[in-house]
Amino acid sequence: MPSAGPRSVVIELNAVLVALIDDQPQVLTLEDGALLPSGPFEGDHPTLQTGLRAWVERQTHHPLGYVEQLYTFADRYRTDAASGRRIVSISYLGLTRERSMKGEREPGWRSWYRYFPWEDWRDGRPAVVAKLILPKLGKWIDDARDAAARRARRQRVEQCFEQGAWNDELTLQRYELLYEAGAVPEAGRPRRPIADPVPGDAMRYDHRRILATGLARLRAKIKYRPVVFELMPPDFTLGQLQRAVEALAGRPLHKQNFRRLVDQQGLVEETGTVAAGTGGRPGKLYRFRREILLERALAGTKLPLARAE
Amino acid sequence: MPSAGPRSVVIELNAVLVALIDDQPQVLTLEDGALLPSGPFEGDHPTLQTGLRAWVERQTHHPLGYVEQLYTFADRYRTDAASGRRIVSISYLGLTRERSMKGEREPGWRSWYRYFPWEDWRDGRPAVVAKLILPKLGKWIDDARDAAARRARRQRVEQCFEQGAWNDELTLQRYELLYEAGAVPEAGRPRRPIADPVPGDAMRYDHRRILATGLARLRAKIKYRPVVFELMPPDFTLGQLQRAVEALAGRPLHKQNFRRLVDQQGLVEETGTVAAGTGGRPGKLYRFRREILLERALAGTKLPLARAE
DNA sequence: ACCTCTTATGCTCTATATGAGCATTAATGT
DNA sequence: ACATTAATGCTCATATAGAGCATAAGAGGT
Repeated sequence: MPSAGPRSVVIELNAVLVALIDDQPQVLTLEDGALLPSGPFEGDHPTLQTGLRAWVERQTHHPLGYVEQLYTFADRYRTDAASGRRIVSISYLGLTRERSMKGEREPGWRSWYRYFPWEDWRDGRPAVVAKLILPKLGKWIDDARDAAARRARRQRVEQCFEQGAWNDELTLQRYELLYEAGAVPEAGRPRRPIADPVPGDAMRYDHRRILATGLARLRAKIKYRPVVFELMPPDFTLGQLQRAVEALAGRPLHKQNFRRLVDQQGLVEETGTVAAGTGGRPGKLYRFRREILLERALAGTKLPLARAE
Repeated sequence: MPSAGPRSVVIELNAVLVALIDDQPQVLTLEDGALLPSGPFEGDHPTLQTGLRAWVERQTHHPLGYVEQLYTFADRYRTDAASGRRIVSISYLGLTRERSMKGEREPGWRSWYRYFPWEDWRDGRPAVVAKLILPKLGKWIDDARDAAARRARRQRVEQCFEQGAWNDELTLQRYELLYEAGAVPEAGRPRRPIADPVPGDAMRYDHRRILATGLARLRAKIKYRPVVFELMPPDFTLGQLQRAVEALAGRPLHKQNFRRLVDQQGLVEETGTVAAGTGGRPGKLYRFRREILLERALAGTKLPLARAE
């Protein structure tokens, strides 16, 4: 296909490992939060998935509930500093059950909202949006070269951040928008340094972008596949479950409707016991009905189908 | 992350290029249909996408409307015959506009239903399902080692092929099921040869699997993003559009509802002219409203949201 | 000119899903 | 007991999806 001869390339793996700890979506990091766990491609496993799974379980001593390939990044600016060889990075999303040793924080786990403060709308629109992000993007809009570009930029900003129709799945688009507007730094990319970045922790290389990819993927996924349960303890109340979904989606849900949904889908079954005192009426405990993973395949359709004959 | 040292790896690119020709979804192949277009990783383009795009446009002399990364395959059995080096293959899905030089068939374009005859339900359930596939899978179910395994297999077969609830997006799952059941051959994988495979052309290496991945992705995609238009000529009738979607989804659609959907979404606008005589009342011509690509971002949500405040 | 065929279009109806809100009930812990 | 905090049970309005009936408008043959 392309004509150039093969050239030396380094393959690395990156993992976005997610767990829920105290109603916060946490992601495993290294180097004081600056890196995602990553390492060279391992040739000894039959598949990348099993290699990744083995590695993670060795590190965290917890089984990986769910693994999914995210994306393969191979842009030119991704080159190894030492050898100058191009880096191709294959990234994965992994879900693991929380452990919550109550206080004994696992080192390395960070709330992903530290990296993306503007993504947490659980208590309404975060202040940072109106106070810092929108002004900055407003300026970026004005800086467009002509009226048409200005219009396009405005439309993009509105889509990404508008109050009325906040779309939680646009995490990556928002990050990319902020990046283009020069509002977040990203090492290793051909950009001048940023004077006053929008709040939120940065990461080295493009790891923050990979994280945004994982976040977006997970937010989309929970809406049509029961993956939340991979993050839950075996038994849980519907309240806990709701808070888990809210933590991931970054927005509040309607309690009654949430229950109705879970119920109708037959996702859970009662264990027969109730939760310990969490202050208030204790909820019934439920467990995930693993059978439904078999029963119902993927969902899906938005097409006006004709009769099945 | 993994411990083994870096090892020599070959990276290759694979492309699933789709076009619609005469109401058939066609895919570009090489070697008499046995291979997907592929080649070594090219280091000279800033991103993989641009590299791929340039290559395709050079080959087909047609612009690539839409490109999306599919998946990165890196299983152990994928090794280069000559060097023994492991092959990592990054695959892409690309959509290009049909050209339909009326008769002068472009070489290399094949209907994807040649590879997956059981996926075309436009005229009801294909005979091959009841006649060959289900019996074969029935035998596979019976061959399970114990009752539990038998039950699991049965459930899987039902999900994949059941008449009532045919899910067109499960293309890849179906292919994998047939593969596991020993009903389709796949070179390069650790499997004994198949005696009497189910009808459908095979491909070399795992290219047929990559194709199935592309098909599944595209079928899922058309339901929430207006990508069909990348396959259509500039002007088209709603009838043509419907046939295009049907070709991709592999199932018949309800005509009136299809129109209602297209209309409500504001996807198209009339050109003011009508189609030439195709036998029957000529339909109005429409064109895709490119603006909506900007207007509406991705769709999406299945969560019981609380008020937006 | 007339008749038959093939599409294109307009509308209606029903079941279900989704977003919201009101009203109760049941433990906790002080 | 009583205020508090959750958990539950229901009802309503609107939007959407799956189906089907009826009509309109050219094409093509007789």
